[in-house]
Amino acid sequence: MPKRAHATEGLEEGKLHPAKRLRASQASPEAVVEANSSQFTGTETVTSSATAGERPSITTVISWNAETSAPFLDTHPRKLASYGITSSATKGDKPNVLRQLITRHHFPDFVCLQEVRGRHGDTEWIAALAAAANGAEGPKYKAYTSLNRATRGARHFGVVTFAKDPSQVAVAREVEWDVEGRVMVLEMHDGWALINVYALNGSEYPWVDQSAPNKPTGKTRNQRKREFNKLLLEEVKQMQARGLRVVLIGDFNISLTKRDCYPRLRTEYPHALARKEFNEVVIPQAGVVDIFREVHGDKKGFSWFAKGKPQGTDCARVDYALVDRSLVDNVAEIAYLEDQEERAHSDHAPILLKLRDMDKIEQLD
DNA sequence: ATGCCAACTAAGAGTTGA
Repeated sequence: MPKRAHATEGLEEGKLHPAKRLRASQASPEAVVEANSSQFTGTETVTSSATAGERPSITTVISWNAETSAPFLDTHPRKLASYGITSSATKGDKPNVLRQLITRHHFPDFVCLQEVRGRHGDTEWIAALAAAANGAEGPKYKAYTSLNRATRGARHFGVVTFAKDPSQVAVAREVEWDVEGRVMVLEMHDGWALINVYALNGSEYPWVDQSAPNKPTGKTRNQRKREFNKLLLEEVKQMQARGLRVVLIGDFNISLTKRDCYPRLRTEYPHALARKEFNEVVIPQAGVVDIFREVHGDKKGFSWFAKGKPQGTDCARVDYALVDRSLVDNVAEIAYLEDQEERAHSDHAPILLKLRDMDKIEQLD
């Protein structure tokens, strides 16, 4: 049975609506201004190829494995009422680090979070999460959540994609093959799709299918991890067959090559096999590119930093953007926001991705 | 290089996370 995301009312599935296409340059004037400023990123901005007098429209995406959303919301009902769900710039005397991230980066068009750790039925919690991106000033984001369907146990996994301009979104949906809250798909009127992913962290513990929690699957989480990646590949192929260009972003829990790890790549069999399949099957068959490597070559870049250790002594690049080959020339910037301030409480650094002219991509259909 | 740990849920132990 199809599972609908939370904020998808009024959206039709399956078909895009080119007639309703919206120019991103009209929708996001802040993003266009931001294209000329790398003040907060500390990275070089790729020079625009636009001709003089023509300013490229820029779509900015930030992806962050927040590890937990607790620091920017409060799930206790009394606390929710006390600060009011519409005003979450601060939670009590604690700063809202999500709001700070979004503000510091001039209100990106999309914000993808992973490991937000809520359950599908947590109505008040979901309202608090949706409110956490919005303050008194700035745009009001719409939140599209995919959350664990489990009714028992700890709150784990969960992704949310915040959209500054929901009118760009033709379809917001989860996927048929996941009930853990690991994938949020936004299909845009402009012919591309933003896929927010929190892939499995492998282990030899059994994998429990939360759609039938009492029935043993006979699979380990390492096995399900590889199965998840194959299912994601099939999902991508189906979307491409419908004419969509894909941008996958999030935490894939796989380091792709030796240079993506310090001090060393995990070479134990389950990790090595998952990596091999991802590199040799998933990425090539999906026709996507690890855009950080494409743009920056061998440059160091890490997205995960071991807790309790000095930064840089134990780290890996497991979060990345996998961009459709046909969109490589649309990429204006890709960077990891590795500073402690950017990571806040999380052991993961946010990813900053800027795409130009996404309102002008060639329609395949 | 994780799981001896820490955090979480939900009422005791089980699950998760580079």
